[in-house]
Amino acid sequence: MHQPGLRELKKERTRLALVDAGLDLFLSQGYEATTVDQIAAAVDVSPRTLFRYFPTKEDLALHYVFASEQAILAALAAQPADESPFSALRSAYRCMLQAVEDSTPEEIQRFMRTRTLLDANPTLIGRATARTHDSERRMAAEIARRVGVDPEHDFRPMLIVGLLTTTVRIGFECHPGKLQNSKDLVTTAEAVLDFLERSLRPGWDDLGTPL
Amino acid sequence: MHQPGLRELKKERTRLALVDAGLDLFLSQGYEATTVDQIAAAVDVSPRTLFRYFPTKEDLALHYVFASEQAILAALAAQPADESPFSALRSAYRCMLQAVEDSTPEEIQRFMRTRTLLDANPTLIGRATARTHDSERRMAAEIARRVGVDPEHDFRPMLIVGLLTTTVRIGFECHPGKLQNSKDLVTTAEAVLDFLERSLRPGWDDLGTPL
DNA sequence: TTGTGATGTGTCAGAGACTGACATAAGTTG
DNA sequence: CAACTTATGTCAGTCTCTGACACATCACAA
Repeated sequence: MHQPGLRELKKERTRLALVDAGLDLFLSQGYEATTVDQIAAAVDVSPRTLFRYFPTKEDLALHYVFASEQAILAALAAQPADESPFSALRSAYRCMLQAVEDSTPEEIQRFMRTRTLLDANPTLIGRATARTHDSERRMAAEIARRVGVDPEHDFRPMLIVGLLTTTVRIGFECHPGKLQNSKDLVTTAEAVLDFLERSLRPGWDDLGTPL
Repeated sequence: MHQPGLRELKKERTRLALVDAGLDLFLSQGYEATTVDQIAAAVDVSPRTLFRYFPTKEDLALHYVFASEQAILAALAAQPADESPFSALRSAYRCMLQAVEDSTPEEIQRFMRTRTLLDANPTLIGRATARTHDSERRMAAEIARRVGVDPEHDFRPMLIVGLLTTTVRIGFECHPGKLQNSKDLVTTAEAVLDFLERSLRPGWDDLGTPL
């Protein structure tokens, strides 16, 4: 393996400090109104260094969104091979949300603050979904691998993934009441996913027939 | 009404010239590699003026994407009230595509070149879907109005719209062979939509029961 | 036709997000 | 401690986009 080492510890600390400072400023002054210079100054780091940690201001703001997607991807790969594409994906989502709940209060806090930020900035939601595109492709590739189809010529893996991620996104966006703890988030997401599942024909995601 | 007037004619001409010059440069040098100054210079217009026509470089590139969305929105409003949400949306999409086919060869050309640009720049697809978010909300509002539910507290209109637009997007992105004429585009989009329709339970989009 | 107001355009200065190049500082390894 | 690797700061510069102002162009009515 690879020992953490003082260097990597410091790096991880600054990365977290940058995210925290970013979320602080974004939530208090607004996303557009805060400059990267402000964030860098809050962490006593040069702006150039900030850009070595995060390629763009967006990446800093959406750090936890991307981390969640990585978690889903990992969880998907860990699902038993005999599960159908849709239920494997759904299990992967549940794993990710469970992982959030099981982490430290600080991490949950960061996750929720990111969601609050997204709620206040609809354009950021769009940017997030734009970046999600890449993860979706990877998920579709994994699905395609599982069922043994070619993801380049068969649109169905991509469609299955797209339908699910869209549903989850809408579940996250829509909160009937004001949400503050992570439980509410999971509850509404599950409700929307249930609706989707009820709307689909049993076996719709069985890709046995070659299209 | 409002007579076109010399002024508006000129404006429309510059707007088209800017889009054409933009597509030319984007497709030959790449999207990132072309600067707004180049586009403005190609049309003999100051960069400042370009930004008065299009708020961002992105808006210029995706002009026809946004125009299509406007068309879909208009077509949706024109659908008979007794059609179910999903089939009304699907009809609206068909109307839009039909309108493209019925327009002048130059317009079809621009539409297809925009698609080629999107195929070559996956990040632009993301940006386009990000902007689509607004149209989706409007479509959902229209669906909600038709069936008489509150779009703020009922996620189902948004979900129906989201599922359909996601499907169409994936249909557009995936072309088994190389596509060059607009017919191929419509064909694959229809195929993906057919798959979606077959996967869904009849009456799934009947929002009679109050959630 | 000419004057008057509205509207489009060019120029300029500047903010803000990023990038490459280089020197310096710090951690790592033997 | 020395040599190597890697992180950071500084600087100059590009590109997108904005506000302010002056000037040109078009519309409309007397």
